[in-house]
Amino acid sequence: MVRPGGRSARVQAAVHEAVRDLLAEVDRDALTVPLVAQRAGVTPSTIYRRWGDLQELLSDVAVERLRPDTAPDDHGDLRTDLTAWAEQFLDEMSSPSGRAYIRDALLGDPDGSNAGQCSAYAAEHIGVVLARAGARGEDVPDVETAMDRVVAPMMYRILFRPTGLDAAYARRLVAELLGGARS
Amino acid sequence: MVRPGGRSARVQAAVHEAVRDLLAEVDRDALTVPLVAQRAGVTPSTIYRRWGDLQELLSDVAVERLRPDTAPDDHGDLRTDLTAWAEQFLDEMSSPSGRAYIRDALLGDPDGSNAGQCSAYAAEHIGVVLARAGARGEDVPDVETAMDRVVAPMMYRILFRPTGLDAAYARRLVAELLGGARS
DNA sequence: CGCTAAACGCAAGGAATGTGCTTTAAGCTG
DNA sequence: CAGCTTAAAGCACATTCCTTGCGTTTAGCG
Repeated sequence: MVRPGGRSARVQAAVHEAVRDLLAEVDRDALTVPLVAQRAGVTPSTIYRRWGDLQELLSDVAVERLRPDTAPDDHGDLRTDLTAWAEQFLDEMSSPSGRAYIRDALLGDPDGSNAGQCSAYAAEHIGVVLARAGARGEDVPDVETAMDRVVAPMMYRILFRPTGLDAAYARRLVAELLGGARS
Repeated sequence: MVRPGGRSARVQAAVHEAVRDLLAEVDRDALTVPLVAQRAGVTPSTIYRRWGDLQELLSDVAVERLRPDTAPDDHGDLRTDLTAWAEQFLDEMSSPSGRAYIRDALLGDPDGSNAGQCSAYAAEHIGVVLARAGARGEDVPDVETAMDRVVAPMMYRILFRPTGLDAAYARRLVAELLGGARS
């Protein structure tokens, strides 16, 4: 049985907060389960039982951290909306902490559900932007194409070639998507 | 000073071989440094000193494993060459062991050099294919575009959405690149 | 209000990690 | 080819972490 409230919830919140705090304070490989447990006021065995592993815990925290909190801005037209979103996305994700969170999310993720969640966040935002544009009568590509042409290249470079990434690259990807696809 | 030969080289080879063998035999999280050391006939401290970490060792082995051993086949025209390469790439990388190696390569890689090496392998192969096509007089896109349009989407889906990947997807990406870019 | 079982705390055993010190041998020099 | 220098491996030990069994707390429910 899952227990979503009460002590279990308090423990989960305390542990997540401890991880977030410690990630900002100590070095990455200095982060250990006992350290997190002490900060959270919890026994190490509790963390091992609930998460099984430091990597799975980090993956859990990372996904929560990567969840977007606000809907993408509405600037009135698709190109501007998508460009702004892509620039912000690249900026956040290519930062050192962003890259660390992405790696954590990918890492302790045996079945790939956490990574899939990250992708779903991006797809959701893009879906909102495209739907708004469609409602305005604009000619829009589908979400899958946008993921392949904009999100995937940015993410690939963040992970595999983390140099020379800037807002201009994001703008170019959006321009190639919108220019080449339809309009 | 680096010592490329002699005992150091033997130890490195033995350790790499031990890792490869054990990855095929035991469960992933059952793989420990002492286990590798015993199989390789080496002291655990040697591994800790040389690699520092099990993840860095795995990353090291993974990059070596992901290095392509043969040049891409020459079928006589760009579309066929690139399609064949993409199909093979996706097939290898999306397999469970391929995904595991990719994750290992990304994992124990503080400065991103190992991940960059993996990307360089793909870029090199694509470069060869494109150069051959160019020498034949075909109209070819540049390597960066091919990476963005073909490699990045495949890799993104392998990592973040590992379902429903097949050769048809690889063919479609190549077709969209060649159809949309020039001819 | 009492029951049940999931989740946490505690403690101990075993395994892994990391480090000084010694020993081996690779590569250079005369 | 002999001797020297020093990087790298072996060894032993201390520390820390991981794991599990058992008792206790408490969330969720009748």
